[in-house]
Formats: sequence, structure tokens, C-alpha cells
Amino acid sequence: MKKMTQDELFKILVAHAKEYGFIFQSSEIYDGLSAVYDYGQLGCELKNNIKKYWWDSMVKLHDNIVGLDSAIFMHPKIWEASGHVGAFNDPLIDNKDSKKRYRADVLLEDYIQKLEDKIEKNVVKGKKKFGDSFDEEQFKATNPNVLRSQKKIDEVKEKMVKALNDNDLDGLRDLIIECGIADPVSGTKNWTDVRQFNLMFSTQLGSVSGESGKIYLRPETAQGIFVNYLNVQKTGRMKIPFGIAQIGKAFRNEIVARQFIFRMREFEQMEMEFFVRPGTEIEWFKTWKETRLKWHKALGIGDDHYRFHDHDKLAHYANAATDIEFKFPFGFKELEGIHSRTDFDLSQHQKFSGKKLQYFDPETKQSYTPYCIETSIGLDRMFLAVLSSAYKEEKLENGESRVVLSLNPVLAPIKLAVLPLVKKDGLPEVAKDIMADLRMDFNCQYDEKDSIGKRYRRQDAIGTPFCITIDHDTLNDKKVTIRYRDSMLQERVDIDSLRGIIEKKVSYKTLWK
RNA sequence: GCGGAAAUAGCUCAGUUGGUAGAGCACGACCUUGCCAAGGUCGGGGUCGCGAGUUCGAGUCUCGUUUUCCGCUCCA
Repeated sequence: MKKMTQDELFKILVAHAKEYGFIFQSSEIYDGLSAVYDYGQLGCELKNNIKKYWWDSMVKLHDNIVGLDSAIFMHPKIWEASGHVGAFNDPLIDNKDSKKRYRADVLLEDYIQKLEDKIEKNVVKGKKKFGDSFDEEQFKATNPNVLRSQKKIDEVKEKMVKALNDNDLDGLRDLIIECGIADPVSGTKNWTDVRQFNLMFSTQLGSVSGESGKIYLRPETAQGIFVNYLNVQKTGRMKIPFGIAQIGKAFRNEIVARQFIFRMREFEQMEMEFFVRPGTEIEWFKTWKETRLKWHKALGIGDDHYRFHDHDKLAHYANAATDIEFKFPFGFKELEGIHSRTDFDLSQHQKFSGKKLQYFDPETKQSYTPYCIETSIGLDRMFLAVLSSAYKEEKLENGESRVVLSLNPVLAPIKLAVLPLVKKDGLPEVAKDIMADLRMDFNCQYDEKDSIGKRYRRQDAIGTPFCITIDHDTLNDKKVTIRYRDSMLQERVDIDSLRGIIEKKVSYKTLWK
């Protein structure tokens, strides 16, 4: 394999993905749209195969996991309950010299804190001076230094709260300038404008614009599961422990979205929420950690490509969390998150909706709000993981080289190519008969152009695991040559045996031994 | 969002101090060959990312803008 840096490999991979119709930049003829990508003719096949591999492993192979397809639009209160409205809105300001970015309200709060520290110092001084006769309240009410600081604090607080409530970004900046706040890194007061970064996209429901019709594009699919928890549990007669799986688009207006399809503004998630009895969640968390890693490893990409990254600092809703990280061309990065979310989400929705979301456990004869283990994988990241690990440039014995995508046959967009050795003497007709027979079961491609070697290379480049070649002997013996992508070996087999040979390799059943 | 670099055919790139836009591969038709790519003939395809400016004349110089890559930053 040709030596190249990770950086070069990644660039070549992006170019390859475009050249062969896996991924195009969105709106390319209009100069493109930043961090949005489209999946091309082969990309959407590969993506669908990944979805199927995940969906079947969850829904089809578990008695107690069912699917869901909830809408992207949801009631805006859901995002208040989940905490996204609060957590996804930040007024940010940059210092032009240090290039550091700060939350404008945090800068002001730090400033207020400094003034409060100043008052505290004065109070300590006063205590020393007056000893036992020191009256803190009176001191604060009379000392001119304290009064000055306190006045400033009140003033800044009032202005800040007003500016935040009014969404007055210029006002926030003016206040930072007025207070003479300097960047702790550069020490300068050279600030940019304050900008509002809202990570949730919003739009209008109904044709009348205004705050009342404002709704969000979901920033995660999980909430669609939580708000349907009771519907599914009741109508599906689900007994705890049980799970709900969903594949769907989510949207985040990232400040910086980059690295190809690794971080996009519109992306697709495959999430499963598994509801368990409180107290058993850590056990289930461990079970799902193992189950999910096994799912990844079954693809045969290589065990050294995966590692867990356990979170030390937990989000407010979790009592255990880990990432499955994958060795991407640009290093180990998060591919899937597994979180023990406690009863945070269901409890919040109970609170905000006023509807009970409890489960009566027939075993313990108790009602409770279930705890939840979440497995959440980025479909686009999975796509990138599969594609980047499959790309190889091989040097062959005859000195030539070839580009090959060693995709697992289960995921390959095209399963087989049907190639008549020459496009005459009745060979294309036989090839087309074989196509007609197999295309209902497998995604096939027919190609009669150029030399046979060239056609093999074309199929290698898109990861087709099998090439079927029809030659003159086929007309008599009803046998064809099957050529394997990775080994490049050829085998002569009966036409009738093709379905069985291919079926065995492209079914995900082969991955679960 | 800040700083740096880049953008020319589907892909990879060339294009001289500013003077009518090129190559290889790919693509299409026909001929030829026939089991590991690049035989022959002919052909299609680019307002040089976009918009201004300087100039008799801009792919080339200047400014703006969009997109991409790298670094910083962000990632509940």
C-alpha cells in the first residue's frame, strides 16, 4: 500500500467519494452550502445498507425493541423540557487579539464577581479595624468604597439582565466596553460584536409569522421517542425492560461544522432508548456497551479501530456515559454515544406536560418512572468510518496499482457486476438473462464497455465484492467465472449456484456467528 | 467566527512580465482486442467559483464575496 499521510489520505478519500457518486456537496452549482452534503447514487445505497444493518440488529433481532418514526417538527415545549432552549442559546463575543471566544454574560458575571470580591476585602479590612464592635450590615451601608462597588454591581446586573431579556446584543457589548472588561489572555479590550449563537434551527408553523408560531427543527431524535414512550408502551403491550429505536434527521446550527460529513448541520441519527427498572440501569448500561461494540466489530474493519472513552464529567441528565470512538483518518473521534440518562427525560416531560409517564411493574407491584439507557450513533459518521477504513491503494505483482474499497459485502452498494467478456456472439444476451434473474435479490450492475481488466478495476473502486464474467464456454457448459474483489481470485461455477454463493456473503446473518 | 492557504473540463493539474483557454485521464459513437485498466478514428464538455475595479485588453493585478482545507474556537 502506498505510503501517505493521514491528511493526504483524507483528501483523496473526499475526492474519491465525489468522483464515484458517493457524496456531493449540497447545492454545488450555486457555490455550495457550508457543511451540507448530498449522498449520490452509490452513497445512498451504502447509507441504506448501514441503516438496515443497524435497524435489523435492533428491531428485528430483539423481541423487546420496536421501531418508531416521529416527526421532525415537535411542540416547542418539548425543547424547554429537554433543556435545549436554555442550553443552546449563547451570546458570544471574541477578543480580536487573543482570538479567544467568550460568553458575553459570563464575562459580565466574572466582572461582577470581581467587584463582590472587592467588597469582601473591604469587609475583612473593616473587621480588623473595628474588632468586636464591627457591624457588617452597617459597614456595607456606610463605607464609601463598598457603596461605590455595590452601586456598580446593581447597575451592571440590571443592564445585563435587561439586555439578555431583550436580546439586545449591542447593549451587552456596550456594557462590556463600559465596564472596561479586558480579555484575561491578551489583556486588551479589542472586542468584536456580540453574536447570538442558537444551535437550534427555528421556523414558523402556519403561515402567520411571529413568536407564537415559532417551532424548532429537532436537534436530536431522542425526544420523539420520550414523548411517545407511553403510546408505544400501551399499544405495543411492552413490558420493561424494552426499547424504542428510531432513525432520522436532526439539525444543529454548529458554529463550526467541518471535516466533511463528520460534523454537518443536517445529519442523521440512529438512536435507541432502552427503558429499565430504576436501580438496574448501570447493569444495562454495561450490557449495551458490550452489545454495541460487538455490533461494530462484527463488520470486520479491525478491532484496533475502536475504543471506549468513558466520561468523567457527566451531563446533568446522566449517571454514566461513554463514547465508542473510531479511528478516523484524522484520529480517534466519537462515533457513538451510550448514556445512562436516568429518569431525567421522562420526568421532565411529566413536569412540563402534566401527563403521567409512569409504568406499573407487575413483578414488583410498583409504579415508577423508568430509567433509560440511550445508544446514539451518527449515521453519517458511521458512513465515514466504513468508507475511510475501506479505501485502499494496492500495489499489484505486475507493478500496476489499483484502488479498491474493501467494503464488507453486507454494506457494499453494488453486490455484483455482470460482465460479458465481449459484446458479441450472444454473450451480452446470456449476461442479461443472469442480470434479470439476480436483480430482484441483489443490487446488480451490467457493464460491457472496455476491456475486462478495466471493468474489474471500475468495480474495485466502488467496492463491488463479486464480478460475474460470461465467456464463450458459458454458452456450452452453463458456467461463469466469479471473480472476488479482495483476493482477485477467479472461480468457475454453475450459473445456477450464483444466487447461493452471493446470498451467503451479502447477508448480515453471516456477521452474527 | 478569527488567522493562513486554495478555487481553471467529471478527475488530476499546466497556463510565461496581463495579449483569443491547454494536457492526461474520464465521457459518447464507431472499429479493434479479449480474464486484471489506459489500441485507432471522430466527437461532446470550461463565460477560469461569483461580483466589482484598474487596463486598449484580466485565468493572471486590486478589492469584496462564496466555498473548501489547515490552525484556533465550539461540540448540552
